[in-house]
Amino acid sequence: MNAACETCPVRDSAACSVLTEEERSALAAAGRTRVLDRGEMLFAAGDSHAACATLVSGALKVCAIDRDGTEQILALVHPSGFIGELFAPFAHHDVVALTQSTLCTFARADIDRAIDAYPALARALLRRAQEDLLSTRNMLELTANASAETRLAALLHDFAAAASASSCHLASEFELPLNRGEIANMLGLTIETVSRKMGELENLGAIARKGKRGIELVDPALLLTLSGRSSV
Amino acid sequence: MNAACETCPVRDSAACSVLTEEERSALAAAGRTRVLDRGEMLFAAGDSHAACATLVSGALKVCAIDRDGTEQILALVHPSGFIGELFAPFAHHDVVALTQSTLCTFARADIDRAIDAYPALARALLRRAQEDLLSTRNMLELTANASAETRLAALLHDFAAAASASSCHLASEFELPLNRGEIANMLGLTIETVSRKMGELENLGAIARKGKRGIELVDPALLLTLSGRSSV
DNA sequence: CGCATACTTGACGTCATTCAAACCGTGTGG
DNA sequence: CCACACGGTTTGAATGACGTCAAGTATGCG
Repeated sequence: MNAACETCPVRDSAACSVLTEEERSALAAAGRTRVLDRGEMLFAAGDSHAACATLVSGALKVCAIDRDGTEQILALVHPSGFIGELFAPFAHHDVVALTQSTLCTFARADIDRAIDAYPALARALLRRAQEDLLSTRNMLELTANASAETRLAALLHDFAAAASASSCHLASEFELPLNRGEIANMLGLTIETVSRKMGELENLGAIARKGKRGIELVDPALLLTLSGRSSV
Repeated sequence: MNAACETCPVRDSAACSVLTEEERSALAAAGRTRVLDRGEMLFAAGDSHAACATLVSGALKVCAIDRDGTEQILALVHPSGFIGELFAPFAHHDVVALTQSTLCTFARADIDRAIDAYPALARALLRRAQEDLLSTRNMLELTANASAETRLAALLHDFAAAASASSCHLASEFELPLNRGEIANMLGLTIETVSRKMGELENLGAIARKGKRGIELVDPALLLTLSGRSSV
């Protein structure tokens, strides 16, 4: 079914890129392509038949809903990212599309079989899981101590890095994948505070706002300083 | 060398428990037992030859040091937990013993080989990585929005769960594995705030303090309510 | 044009931090 | 045996950062 593999934009970077051509075809036969519009849900917390998926294009958010009904964004998923809890009996979090997204989805049983059949896949997924763990810990480090300004600077810095093709350089201009409410939500702040701090970062000369979503990096070094991170 | 496997307290719960007897022996031959005293470091952020390890007894903390020299605890490791970044060129965080701890350590190259040789091990490590990811996300959810009281209640609740043998029940009395400074550090609070909220939780009748480190759960249901979590 | 949605800006209140001092258990030396 | 110092902890008062509430400004869509 997925002759799509041949033209897949993430065929060289997704987890399945470690497979041989035949292995990949076999796996592709079990998967199916799915398109989600902004706001559509891949699966919800509590789903027991939650699928697994590789994100081909677009962006997803992973979020928790606490008792009082407020949502908390825990992570973003970018193209070539893998999503899915392989061992939990049910999903712990919601996964929702931030923009129109295309995914390559698999039933969990199929991924399970593939892990056993292709050791390289298990290794690739392990690597991804450890990278996810690392980025979640970075977020944790940020939200635990840092001021609102530092958190926002770090997030903008990350977005600039994600928006750039090369991993070692920042995009000098990019569109925010999130609206103010979602940014606030990710950083554990309020919309108003994000708005104010955005203004302050602009006054400091670190960034310039281009419309509602556009950001230009005026002084990347200053932004890095404000973000409280020493390295890239 | 590790005839110790036979009497290992975590032989049925650690990652290596999925191996056959022969496989386990082969792996054990590559590992060595190590004992750390409180405060001793397994490896530091930046180490390129960082070992991997299964924690046999005791407790570890994973922490980041930000530019201004303050430490931030990102995770705790309990017995049977696995520690080590298999794919990063160098360690991103410090790993330090909280109490005297015994570990079963391996050179990364050996674990690497074992992953390829024993698919079941790769699967077990993947499972652990996903569980670690989940617990880190829970911490993230907590520190992003919750009040000081909620954070502390949740942490105490987690400790009560960890201190109990059965996973579905809470220990009614336990010793905190951390001092006030470390608790504050984990929760992104100050020592003083932790101390105050600890007093308030006692006044509310949720807990009773037994000396500096001892905690008795007077009203577990109340503690759960205060922790803002609906389920276990 | 009118309404809806997203964002910005201001005034005020609250909660955690900061700074400071007291407290307590433990070990050490006179 | 007591005095003392020291680390960990508790408590108090004042400051400040972020949240809340409320109004005002775009931008887009029917």
